[in-house]
Amino acid sequence: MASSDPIPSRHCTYNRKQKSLGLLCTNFLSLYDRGSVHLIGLDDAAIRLGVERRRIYDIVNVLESIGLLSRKAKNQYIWRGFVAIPHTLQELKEEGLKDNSNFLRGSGNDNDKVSDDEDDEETLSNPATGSQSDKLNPNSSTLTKSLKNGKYILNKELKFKLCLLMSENALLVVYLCCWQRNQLLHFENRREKSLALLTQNFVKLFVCSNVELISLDEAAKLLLGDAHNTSVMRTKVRRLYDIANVLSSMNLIEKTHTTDTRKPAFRWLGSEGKTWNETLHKSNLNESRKRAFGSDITNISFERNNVELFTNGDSNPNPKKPRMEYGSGLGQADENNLKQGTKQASKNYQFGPFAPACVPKVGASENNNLKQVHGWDSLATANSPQYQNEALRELYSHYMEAWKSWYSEIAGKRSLQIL
DNA sequence: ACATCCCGCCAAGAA
DNA sequence: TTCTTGGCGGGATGT
Repeated sequence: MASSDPIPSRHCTYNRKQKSLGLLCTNFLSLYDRGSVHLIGLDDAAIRLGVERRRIYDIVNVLESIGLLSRKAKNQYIWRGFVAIPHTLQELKEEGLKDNSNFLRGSGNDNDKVSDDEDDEETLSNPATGSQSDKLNPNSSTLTKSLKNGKYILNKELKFKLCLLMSENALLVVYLCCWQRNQLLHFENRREKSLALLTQNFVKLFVCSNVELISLDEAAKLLLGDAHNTSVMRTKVRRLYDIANVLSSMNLIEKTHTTDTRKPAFRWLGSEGKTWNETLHKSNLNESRKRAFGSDITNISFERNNVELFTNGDSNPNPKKPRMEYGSGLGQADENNLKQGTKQASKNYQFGPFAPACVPKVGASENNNLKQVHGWDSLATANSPQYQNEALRELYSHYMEAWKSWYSEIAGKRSLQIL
């Protein structure tokens, strides 16, 4: 409620749903999903949809990352259409599985090189846990230093990052994160944090496993692996919402809740082998019919702070009309219909993480520095996270196996000091 | 009070 | 340098 708002809202109150990214995306799709459209100008889209260009970027980035669009030139995109999506999903799946397989095998490409020290420095210096973690775990730098000797891993194209965190029950939580080398090289790159990449990683969570339902929490942890840095997490979760809104407007996912805890969750609807694209196509058409279809598709009605009617543009009058209700009538998906064949777990550069293994508090163990693999093993087993989702449990165990084998090799070759 | 996510600032990158 | 792109997070709105 902007009390200083000079223009009273009157009956035309600001409605957030009318401005949502999901609705905007729906409108965008309706506008361009016609046989005749192949080239999309961002300015044109912004004008026709009645939004600022910044919002178009959000949508276009997500749509491009799943293959619906491809960038042609500055300001121009090519409409690939829904038919292109299955192909992209397949590619993402293969990519994800390949990465995962590399990770589990610990083998990289032949052209691997030892990464340069500078890169190592950057990669390993900050466990991305922030000062809070450092405070909680003053010994984290010890481990970081030890890992700096990890050429063994770097030779194999994979890098690992260990983040030591303290969990609320005073157990030491070890997050093992891995990234693909190429991604690590651009760790600070913008692309690394892009909405597009996050989208692809999010999609990979589903297509590379048989996960059908994943909670927002779980997705955030898997994709961002930084649950203890609330500030970073908050920002990233915002992005997850952005992505989810776009994907759900395409019926690729559905926003729902976990059955038991009622936590917000996403259900994957884009099952391969299903004619989801046709369904979605149909659904889009229906949606489109519900509202005025055509050039008056826009979701600008009222400003958020300055509530005012969007009267008309320069040469493109867009009289506002009441919009369809957003997000209404989400159907209940039949979970049984959504089964992916593979059991492979997903792994990717950006989300490295895996579920935490827990270790007893080290407060009193000043001299008890060398841990044995079996110790970690049993502790990890004893403290493994309680995922509701079977697929996630499976994914977790995959990574734990990889972690254990990696650790045992490392520990065998040199005495890796952990705390 | 917490969840959701719009909005626009402003920095990075491209032309 | 100007323009395009898009990361980011404040804070408004929804539940």
